[in-house]
Amino acid sequence: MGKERGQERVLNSRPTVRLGYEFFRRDVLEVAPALLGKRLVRRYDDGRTETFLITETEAYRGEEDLACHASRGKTPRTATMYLPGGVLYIYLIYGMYWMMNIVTGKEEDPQAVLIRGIEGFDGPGKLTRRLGIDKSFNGEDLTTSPRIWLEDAGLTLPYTTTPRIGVDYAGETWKNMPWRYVAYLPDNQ
DNA sequence: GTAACGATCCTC
DNA sequence: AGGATCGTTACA
Repeated sequence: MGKERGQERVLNSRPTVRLGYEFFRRDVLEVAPALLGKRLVRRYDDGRTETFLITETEAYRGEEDLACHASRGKTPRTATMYLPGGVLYIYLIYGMYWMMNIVTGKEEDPQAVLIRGIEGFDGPGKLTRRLGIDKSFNGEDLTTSPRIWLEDAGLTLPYTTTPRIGVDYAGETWKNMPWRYVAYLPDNQ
């Protein structure tokens, strides 16, 4: 059994260490930048597997954060954000686009990281369409799911921060928080 | 029940 | 600059 796993590792010529709960159950302001350069793995029903490096993230932090959906408390939609870190929070925006977020922190502390960009697919709505992510992934556990997970790629990418996109409604304080993280990628992508 | 509103994207 | 498009939320 251990032998088989070792052989698979050689064939894939890359390590296959899935990120566990300890990675996700930290403050969102630690996890959001740490996600840059991590490998997002998507395994489809037909067995095909694709991987992409995460290139852009955005942090949403608790009920006090007026840009965070949880600022209006726990509702049927936001309940997922109150789960312990390590699951996906998926919601529909503008009636057309699924947003993929990774829940972080401890149970009952609503935090999440919006995945805004992966290699070759900038834009949170475009990448979920590319990956076939929809409502059925809401609450999906990244540490056990057979169809989506994260791996450490052994990379630490440099990055810059900016205010978050599209949250002008949140008021001066919260709309200006520099909680968007954009990685600088090597030239040859 | 009813209405207003998006953590977006594409086309004009 | 404006429209697509519909689930979620707040309020009557």
